[in-house]
Formats: sequence, C-alpha cells, structure tokens
Amino acid sequence: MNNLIKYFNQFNHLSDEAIKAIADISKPVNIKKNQDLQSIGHTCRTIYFIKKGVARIYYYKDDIEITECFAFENAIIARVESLFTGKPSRKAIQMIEDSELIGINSPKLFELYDKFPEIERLFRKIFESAYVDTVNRVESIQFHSAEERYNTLLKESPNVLQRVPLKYIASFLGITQVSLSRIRGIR
Amino acid sequence: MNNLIKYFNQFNHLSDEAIKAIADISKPVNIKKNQDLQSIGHTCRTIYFIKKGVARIYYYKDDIEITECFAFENAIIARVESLFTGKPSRKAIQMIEDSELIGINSPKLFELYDKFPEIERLFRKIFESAYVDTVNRVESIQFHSAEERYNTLLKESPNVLQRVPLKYIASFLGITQVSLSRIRGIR
DNA sequence: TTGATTATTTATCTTATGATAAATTTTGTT
DNA sequence: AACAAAATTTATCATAAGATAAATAATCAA
Repeated sequence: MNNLIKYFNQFNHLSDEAIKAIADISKPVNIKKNQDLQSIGHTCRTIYFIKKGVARIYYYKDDIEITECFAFENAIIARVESLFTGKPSRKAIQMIEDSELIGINSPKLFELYDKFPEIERLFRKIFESAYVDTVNRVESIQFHSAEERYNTLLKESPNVLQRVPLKYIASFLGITQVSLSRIRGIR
Repeated sequence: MNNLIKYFNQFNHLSDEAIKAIADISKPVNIKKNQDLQSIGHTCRTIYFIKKGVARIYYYKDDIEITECFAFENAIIARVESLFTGKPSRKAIQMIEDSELIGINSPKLFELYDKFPEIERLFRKIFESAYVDTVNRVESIQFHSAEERYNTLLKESPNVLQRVPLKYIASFLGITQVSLSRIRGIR
C-alpha cells in the first residue's frame, strides 16, 4: 500500500482513518504477461493501481485491435467510460508484463464518498488530472503528424520502446504498424 | 438561473442553500457574436453555462487556428486544462452567436466545496461526464476517416451546420477547410 | 537447439488529404 | 442596392499514410 499512499498524497492528503477505509476495500492482484486484467463486455467495478508492470487499454474497430493508452508503475488505470456510466465496456485492460496491482472496489469506493469527503475529493482530483491529460491527447492527435506524435511519445515515455511491442505503439499513435516502421526507418 | 438548476439536477440534486450559495458567486454575461469570452494567455477563473448561443474553444498551432470543441445551449464550457492546473491557457473561448451566459467564479466555487460536499459532488459528476466525452472523442479521432468523423458530427449535432461556419468545423475534425469542402462535395 | 510462431521491416502500388491558387458564393456595411 | 470582405468551393499537383505481400528478425515452446 505504501506507494499507493504516496500516489494519493500527490493529490490530497488522507487521514489514517480514510486510508484504512480504502485499504479495507482493496486487494492485491498479480497477473501474468499478456493476460487480460479486465475483459471486453465486462463493466468496470475495479480501479487498479500499478505497483509493477505495464498496462494497456485496447478495443476493436472493424476487427482491428486498437490500443487506446498505456499505463506504467505508480499510476492508476481504469476504463472510465464504463466506470462513470455503469455500462459494459467495449474495451479491455491487458498487462504487457508480469504485473502486481492493487485493485480498489469501485462501488464500495463510491459508497465511501458519503462518509469521507476527503476520499471523494482525492478521486475528484485524480480524475480531473486524468481528464486534463486526455484533453492534451486530443490536441496531440488532432493536428500533429504521425512522426511528431512518435517523437513526443519517446520524449514523454523514453522507456516505452523497451517495454511495449511496436504493434501496440502503432495503433496508439493512430497509424498502422507498417507506417510506424517506415517512420522509425527514416533515422 | 432556472435552466442552470435543471442542468445541475441531471447530475446531482442540490439543497436550496447550496443553490443560493452558487447563485451568489454567479453573474450573467452577455456577449456579441464573434467576441472572445476568454482570451489566450488568461487563466481560467470562470466556468460558463450557456443559456443561449454557441461557443467554441480554439488555439493556434504554427499560426493556424484550430477549433478544439463546440458547446451549445444548456451546457457548460471551460478550458479545463487551465481550470484544473491554475496555469494560463493557450486557448480562447469565442461565442459564435450573440450569447447569454452565466459565469460562475471558479476560485469561489472551489471554496464552496468545503462547506457543501453536495456542490463538490455535483461538479465532480459534471466533469466526470465531460471526461468520458473526451475519451470518446479520442477514439473518434484515432481511427476514423475524416468522412466518418464528419458524418458522426452531423448525426450528433444535426444543427451544427446551420450555426457554425465550415472553417471551424474543418479544424475540429482535424482537416483543412478545403478537404472538408471536398468531402461535402462527394454527395 | 530446432522449428514454429510472432513481430518487425522492406517494397510496391494506391488513396486520402495537404498546399496553393483561383473562382464563386455569401455576408456585412454603407 | 452596391461594394468590400469573408467564406466556400473547385482545380491541380505533392505527399504522408494505407493496403498488401514478402522478407527478415525475434521470441517461444517442445
């Protein structure tokens, strides 16, 4: 839990009582490389914190698999379009490496919001921050070339190449694997 | 305020006291067609509710103006990447028609969160919903052709063509005005 | 270690969109 | 109404990325 508490403190300080309440609805999850953590069609009822490993969210469009995003250590991952709507998700979360996570039961978490406004505030701030990241991502896709996006990714996550297969990176960038290979070949 | 309260109730019911507290930090704003509501370089300290009119958020990339999004009646608009970070925004909000808005002072709103958890919850839900919309927007840009995106926009906002110049729609779709004209010409 | 599978690169050809310029239409102002 | 300015369309040529196929490289399992 230690890293998780450190992560929380970046957003909002919690009382010991609140930390205990979250610990009570959390449990460790270990998962092997290439396994799905959550599968397509399943409604999101768990928010995960990544202690170790790399995650990606993916979905299918016309039978082609598309990676929506990656998440690394000391970050939270969830399919928010299901978490916040209660609808089944068309997306899955897969762990790209052998991974250790902490799963927080989200229906129980939302119940805690009533008793602990500090917990509601914490997650409000976490998701506001994730929202800002997503807004910035729209900007990066909307009017940057594939090559610019590739270079930006390398700058922001220098180790992504070591840890994530190129085929996943390609669809994340919005291009085919062949195009990515061409862009990489230029230099 | 009536429509605003109706809008709020979609997300979270508020007590009369909470409504009064929000009313006390809100004021009407009227603005002429094509005027900027908030300008580039200015830090977002107001959240707007649109009673009448159409808004867009825009910014510049390499001296080219890009429209990030539109907002119509009975919606909220704010430059969240500034609202939530406190940093000056590289973006502006412009009203595309003569408009009537309600401006809510955001520093004061955030202070209300301490006294009224119900208000914090309301805005948490409002922005969670906006976050989900943005996640869906990433998906629409990431792997759909310009023509698909145009058709989706028409389906989602059938009256956008009547109210918004095509040059704004083009950059919103991530293409040039000339390309949009070509796509429209096909049918 | 070997063979099979999967990932990545390279090559060729096609296509959607960009850049630029010019023509036309619409809108706004006097 | 008439002019000017702005928005939209049309045309031409250039280019980045898609589709497909095949070659090579890396990974995995027996």
